[in-house]
Amino acid sequence: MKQGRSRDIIRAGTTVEQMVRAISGLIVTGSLRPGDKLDEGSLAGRFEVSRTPVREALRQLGAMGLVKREPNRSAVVSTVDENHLNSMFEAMAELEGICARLAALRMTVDERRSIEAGHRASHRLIRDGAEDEYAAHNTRFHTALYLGAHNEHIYDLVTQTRARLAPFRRAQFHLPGRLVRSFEEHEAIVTAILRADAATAGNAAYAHVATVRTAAASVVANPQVFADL
Amino acid sequence: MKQGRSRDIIRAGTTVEQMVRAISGLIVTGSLRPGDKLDEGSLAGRFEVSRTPVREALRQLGAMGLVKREPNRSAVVSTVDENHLNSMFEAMAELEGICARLAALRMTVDERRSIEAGHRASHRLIRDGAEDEYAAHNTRFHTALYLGAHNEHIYDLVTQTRARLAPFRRAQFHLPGRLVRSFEEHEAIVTAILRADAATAGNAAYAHVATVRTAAASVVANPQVFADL
DNA sequence: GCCGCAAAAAGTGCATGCAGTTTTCCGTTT
DNA sequence: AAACGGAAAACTGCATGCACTTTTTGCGGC
Repeated sequence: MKQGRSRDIIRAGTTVEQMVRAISGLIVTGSLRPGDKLDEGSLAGRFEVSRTPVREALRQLGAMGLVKREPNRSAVVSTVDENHLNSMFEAMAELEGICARLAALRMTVDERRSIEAGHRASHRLIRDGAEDEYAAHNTRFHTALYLGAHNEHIYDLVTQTRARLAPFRRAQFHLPGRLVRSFEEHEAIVTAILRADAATAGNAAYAHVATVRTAAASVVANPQVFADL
Repeated sequence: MKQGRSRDIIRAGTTVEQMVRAISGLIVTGSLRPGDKLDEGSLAGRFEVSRTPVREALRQLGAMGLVKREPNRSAVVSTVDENHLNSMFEAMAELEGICARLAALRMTVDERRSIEAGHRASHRLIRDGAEDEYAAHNTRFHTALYLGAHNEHIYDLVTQTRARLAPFRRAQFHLPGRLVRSFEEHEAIVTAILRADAATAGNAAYAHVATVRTAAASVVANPQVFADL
């Protein structure tokens, strides 16, 4: 394989996989913004591969919903209108609620210990106002929640939804009071889970997303609000 | 486009789209069964196209979860172990519950009228024991439910889940009493929706899937039980 | 007979080329 | 100056070819 020179960076898997990672990386980090055109030739040149793996990557990203493809025209980073954005938030809230509910019932002792420890540790980040670190913690927290539901398929669905919201949730936590609020909401979820109180955990998680969603609604035009998923 | 001869059948869209439809058709209808290898060359020959569009189609089907791909080896129709199957059923139940709940709140007058009319009409199919026709009705019924939730993203998720279950729900409704049971459960859902009773509708839809799931559990080894989704 | 193992066969991964389509650019007309 | 039209440029869609990997095959050793 790899006839010409190789762009070893990100070394792992096939060229197509690298392209999928690379391109979705550009999208998720915001280097490419919704609506931007994805020209196969340019991408191929940029990563020093032929158009073939780029095409396959775009096809896959299309199936995942990150980009939109139409016959004979360039792929485009998916845009979402307000309606669709709302529908994704609503779906996210439902899914998070389900995960929290199931997690409250199914998490192992280790998992409970782990999510609690992580949550406690994040308190320090709040006080220090370490936004970036808190964002990283936040990602881990929610991932733990999704895994805690012990349902492979739901994990896939929620992860996928999360990925599609990713382009829209850059640069947050900068809103005043956001961190503290987030921590408190996490607290409610964790407490309920530790108590194995499924209903409360589910409602708290639903409300957690709903909070963000409400905030988002007030910033409709410039949808850059929601990191806290 | 299309340099050589053309396989016009299914005429529509690009060659890749045709391949996606064709291959997923083979999977959903059972011509290809879970675990079967999908050889690019053979498929290309069979449909008289080059390997390129076949590869892209397989890539897309992989992203959709219908087939599994690993580097340097043939794509394979996705198998699901018992765990994963259960997780998909559980997810389906949750999603159907959500859809029914939202549909009870959001369906337009026309939508309510339409789903009720369809349901009423299906009564005749029960009496006649028209299994195939009832299966078709059943698909429409559930689709109407999903659309009635008026949430684009949830529609995507549930449709996708449904597609992944498709290979496993061939040839059902043949179980004795299945049709009647299904009809009764639909009835409960419809009634609640017409009353705009969200909680009841949600529970009924959840239970509807749970019923099928239970039936499935008793047939673990040969997972050919669940048409009623 | 069966295990190992090397060579052949089959199959995937990617690059390249060309046909067809869309987009861009520019001169012409109104 | 804006609107139109058409040719050139840019780009997508697919076929084909070759390198590399996996699978199969066939044969000698045990």
